[in-house]
This record gives sequence, C-alpha cells and structure tokens, in this order.
Amino acid sequence: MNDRHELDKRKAFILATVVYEYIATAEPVGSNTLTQKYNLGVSSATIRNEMAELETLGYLVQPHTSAGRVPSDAGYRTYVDRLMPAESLPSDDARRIRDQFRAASRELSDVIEQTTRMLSSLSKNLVFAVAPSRDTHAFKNIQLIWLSPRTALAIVVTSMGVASQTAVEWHADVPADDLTRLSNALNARLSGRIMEDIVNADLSAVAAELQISDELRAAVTSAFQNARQNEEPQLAASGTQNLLDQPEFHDLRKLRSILSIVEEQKTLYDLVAESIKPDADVTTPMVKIGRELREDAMAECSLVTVPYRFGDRGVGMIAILGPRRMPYARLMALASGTADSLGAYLDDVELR
Amino acid sequence: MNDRHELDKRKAFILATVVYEYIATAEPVGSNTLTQKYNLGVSSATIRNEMAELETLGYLVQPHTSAGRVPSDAGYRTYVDRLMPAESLPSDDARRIRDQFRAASRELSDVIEQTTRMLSSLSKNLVFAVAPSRDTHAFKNIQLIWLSPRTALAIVVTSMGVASQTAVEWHADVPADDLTRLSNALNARLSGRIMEDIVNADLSAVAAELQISDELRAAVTSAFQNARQNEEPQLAASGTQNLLDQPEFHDLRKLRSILSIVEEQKTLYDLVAESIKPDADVTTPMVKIGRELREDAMAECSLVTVPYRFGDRGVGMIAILGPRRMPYARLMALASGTADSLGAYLDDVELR
DNA sequence: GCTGGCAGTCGTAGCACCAGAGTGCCAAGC
DNA sequence: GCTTGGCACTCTGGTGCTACGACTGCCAGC
Repeated sequence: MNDRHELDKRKAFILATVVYEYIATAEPVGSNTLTQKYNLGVSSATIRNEMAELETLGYLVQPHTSAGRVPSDAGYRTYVDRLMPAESLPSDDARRIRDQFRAASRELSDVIEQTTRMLSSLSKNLVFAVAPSRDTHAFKNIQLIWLSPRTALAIVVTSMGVASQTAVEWHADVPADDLTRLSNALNARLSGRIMEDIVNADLSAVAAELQISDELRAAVTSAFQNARQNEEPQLAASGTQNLLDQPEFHDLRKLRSILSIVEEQKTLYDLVAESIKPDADVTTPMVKIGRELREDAMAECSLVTVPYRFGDRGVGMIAILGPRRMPYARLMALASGTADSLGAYLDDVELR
Repeated sequence: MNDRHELDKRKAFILATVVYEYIATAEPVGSNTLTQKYNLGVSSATIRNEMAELETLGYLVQPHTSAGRVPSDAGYRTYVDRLMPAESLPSDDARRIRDQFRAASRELSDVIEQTTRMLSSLSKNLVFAVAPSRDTHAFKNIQLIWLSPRTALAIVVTSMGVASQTAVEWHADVPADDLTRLSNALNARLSGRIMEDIVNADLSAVAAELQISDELRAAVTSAFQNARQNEEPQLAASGTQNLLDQPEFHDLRKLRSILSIVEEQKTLYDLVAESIKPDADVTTPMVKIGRELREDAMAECSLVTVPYRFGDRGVGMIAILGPRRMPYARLMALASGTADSLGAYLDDVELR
C-alpha cells in the first residue's frame, strides 16, 4: 500500500475503469461488465484475478460474495490523485457562473448564498460556502462623529458595507475639529488596507503625528477592534434536495444525520476551516474522501473544497459535498471556476 | 357540510377521537380500536355506522376498503376549530424559551435563526420565521457627515443597527453647520419612530423650521428611502431533519419537493406573507391544513403560523410546518409563546 | 336505535422458488 | 508463467402463493 508503484499499468487501468463505471452507474461492477463495455484485450477470468488482487491490496471491496466490486476509500484516493483525467470547465457552465456574478447583489451574505445556489444547481450536489470574516475586508473609511465634548460615535465602513458603530466617551473635552482631522488622516492613510493588517502601531502613528490625546487614540483602537470582532462564521448551504437523488442517501438514518450536520453548521465549518489559510496556494481544489472526513455520518461522502481569494490572500471556502461516488474531475473544475469568479467579484467590489 | 350543527355530540366525539388517535399512532383508526381504547358506551357496530356517516359527510376517508379511517382536511379543520381542547405552554418549554431570549445575540438575523432552531427542537417539526423588514425598525438616529462643501455622507441607524449609508452631493455649497443642526433636529424629533411612519411631511417640516435648502432636504429624503429600501425578505428555517421521523415523508418524492420549497424560500414566504399585517390581532395562531396551503407538494402538510409584534404592530411571522397529523394544540401554544417572547425581546432591544 | 354475527374485501407478512449476476478455482493451452 | 474457458457455488432480488388479520357493510333480532 505504501509503494506508489505497486500498481502495474493494467491494474491501474482496471481500477480506474471500475471507479469510473461505478460513479456512472452506482452498481457494483463485475468482471463481465468490464470486458463487455471496455476494450481490455483480456478475458473476464483475467480481470477476475486482477480484481481479486486489487481487493487484497485494499483498493476494492465486495459488498457481498456474489456481487461486483466497489472502490474503497483508498481506491477513490488513488483514482483522484493519479488516475483520473483532469477536466476543464465546460463553456456553458463558465458562462453561467460569469452571468451569476455579473448580476450579483452587493450584500456580501446574499452573494455567498446565491453562489451556493448556483453551484448546487450546476453540480447537482450539496454546496456550502464560508463567507469572508470581517478581518479580511478592506478598510474603506472611519467617521468619528462629534456628539458632545465628551462623547462621539465611531462608524467603520469596509468594502463590504458598514462593519460597526461604536459609542465612545472620554474624561477630558475633545474638540470637534480633532475628530475631523483624525478621521481624515486615518482615511487617507489606511483606506484600502485589509482590516487584519491594521495594527495598533498604524493607529498610534497617525495619532502621534496629529498630536491627538491618548484617550482619543484608545477610542479609535476600540472602534477598530469592534469592527474586526469576529461574529459567528457565516455559512450558506444549498442543494440538500440533490442528495435525495443519490441511492446512497435513500437510507433515512444516514440522510437524517447528514441533514443534522448541515443544519448545525459547526461540523461543516470545522471540516473546511483548517483550509482557510491566507497564504495557502489558492487555486488547487482539495478532496476528502469517506473516512478521511473523520465523521461517521459522512463515511460514504466526499468533499471537494476550494479556497477563494480576495486580493492576494485566501479568505473563504467553497465546498461541494456529495456521495463518494461523485464526478470528481467535473466538480473540481466547477468549484475552482466558481472560486475564481467569486474572488474576481470581491476584488471588483472593492474597487468601486 | 355548511351547517355547523350537523354533527351531534356523539359524532363530534367520535371524530375528535379518531383525529386524536390518528395523530398519536399514524395508523388508520378502526371501530374496534376506538371501542377498546376509549369508553364510548356503545358497540363497535354503532361506531361503524357513525363512521360511515362521517365519511359521507366528508370528515373521514378510508385509504382502502379494509382499512380504518383517517381524517380529511375538513375533519382536521373541524377538530382544530371546535373539538380540540386548548393547551397551555408547559413550564419547561416556557423556561427554555425565556432562557433562549435572555442569552440571545444582538444581531437581528442571528436572533431569528436561533429562534427557529430552538422552536424546531421543541416542536420536533420544521420551523421557519420571517425577520422584520427594515421598514418596521425603530429609527434611532441619522448622521449627516460633512465631507466637502458639496458632498456628504448620510448614515441612518435603527434599533437593529446601521441600516444604510448614502453618499449625497449638491450643486450649491452647504455649510457644515447646517448638517449638524439638521442631524440634531431630526434625531430629536424622530428618534424612536417606526421607519415606515416617517413620511416626507415629517422631514419637510423639520427642514422648513430650520430654513434648510431644498437640495439638502432632498438628500435627507433619499437617505431615508435608502434605509427603508426593502432587501430580500429575510427568512430562516430549521429542523428539516425532523420531517424524516414522520412516516408521511418517507416517500422520497414528497420529501424532495418539500425540501426544494424550503430551500427556495419564496413559496414559504408567500405562504405566510399575507398574514403579516401591522394591524392584525397578533396573539392568535392560525392553522392551514393540507390543500388549504394551495401547494400540491404540501397536500399532506399543515402549517401553524403566528405573527410576532414589535411595539404595537405585527412585523414578522413564526411558522411550524409538519404533517397534517401534528399535535395542533401543543404547537399553537409553543408558537404563540415563542412569538410573545420574541416580541418582548424586540421591544427590550429597542429600549437599550 | 343498538347490537352481535357474518360474509366479504383488502393489504401484508411469510415462504419457497427461480433467475441472474458474479465469484473463485482449476486444468489445459499458448 | 500468464491467460483462458469451464464449472460449481453463493448470494440477492423478484415473483407467486398462501394464510392471516384487520376492517367494513349489512342484516336480522332485541
């Protein structure tokens, strides 16, 4: 199992064909089906011997004695990593994705939700997406609004809309003019920066330059902290009804546990959260298969995830959840196409 | 069918018992079951005759010749309207609802979502809720921020947070002082008012009083319009997995169409939208049964809806969707208890 | 008007049975 | 030494049959 060359060409081809056929038909594949449908050049008896070996190697399993073979997690894994031909995004799908983002709302959570809807309809699977946290928005401007000599309202606006309003107060009088000067200086200096990159040093530098009081500086700091404060991770899901079309979910107990997980959101989030890394290579989709998901309820599921970027960093994830028997190459192409478009959309919105 | 007195006492009791028993067991009810389980004082043959009459009257139906009886839409309707004993909210449930709102988030959409989660777990059915539209929030304050002599930013804040920011510009110079005076006057005059009650006349009155230019007045009007602009109706749903426990949803085709409707949201919204009336009597739950829902996919469902209020008007809906065979009295008590608490919560947040 | 009895209907659970698909193994052949 | 046809064996799923049980509707008698 450890030697990646243990599979000779014929075994690899047979494994690939079994996976391909099983994905297409959802029926265990037998040696006869294989020889009849595919041009293998050898008889079914030979295939039988090879398949028996593939089974002892752990790539195939038999649901019961007199049935054909079905891929194991390891079988799918090898297929995805080494055997499967890559697919590119069909132009129809590409167009639909483009159109979706052209008509997209400006409300971030709506965009994320519409994206999952579109992708679940294209992929015929369950799709979910994690929205960028406020940390990753671009700072647009801050307004310090003088209410009285000792109170003010601080409103922070990011590329995705208003992030927070904070009421601030202090012990010494602050002239209204100071607030205006500070607002303007902060906006001139920091506009366009990513929220999480704006550290206290930046704020202090501006405050020092303008000779602003410590109390006022502290107020600004807390306004920024407030704006960055991480709300619940926003997660949208769509396409649960697609699962019902798959025979593996006709078992109501399995279906129920999957639905619970989807509604609960936390488990879904944990599944993809580890992959949201700012510096990650953001173009490659990742695949987790069956038990790799570490969830009993999902032992028969696979997950395709792909991060999307804003600017030059990964800020969120798009994920397609379906049966292990899913068209991996197609879904990977769909997911990364969508992620690219979503990233481009986010960049575009920021520029407006 | 039109004469509400067509049912004598005994028929009414039999109908009520059949509905009650069927709700409990999900099995068609026969005359023997009835005489054995309930003390009717007559023999099963008499019950048979009565049931046959109830069937010709349209209250009961027989799934097939040799089965017991099952209530029809009309049967459930009569049960709900006239036969069913009212239930009050068990103190356990009341406590759980109270605790939920005590710990509730301040973000409106989170509160609505958490409410549906709690109620779906209490009711063991599918729950959805429509969030109040911005129109029904209470106005808190407006800030007109002077950016340059001819441009400004208008930020409208309601009881539920920031509603909108609008960039405004004009052709004649506007002194910064005018903006401050206007902001303060508007806040003093309008704070606490419901957004949809704030009409142009209110704004004009203030502007006239302060001798403010027409252009500036127009800018304020557009800021308010922007803040009231109706986004997509916000709808949260929870508890789809509960449906799987009901035998009527074991049919995958039915289940699929219900799931589609729930995800699509629009149909759900239409089902309850008509009942969101500001001036409606906001304490009584309403019930729609089977075909009354006017959706083929929901012919075997019932819906309990109850509006919740903010201040003295209905602003949103809570709805419980389940099989027609649902414990109506219990769910009605649960729904209105939750609606009351949600209303109280909204009032409370507004005061803070 | 109520009741017990009875014939009749219908769905379902259980059972046996068979066909079909697929395997593993073996002995012969290239 | 790999490949192959043949063959016995296994297991599932569908079909047809029967028996049973749960009802009903109707009727004659109280």
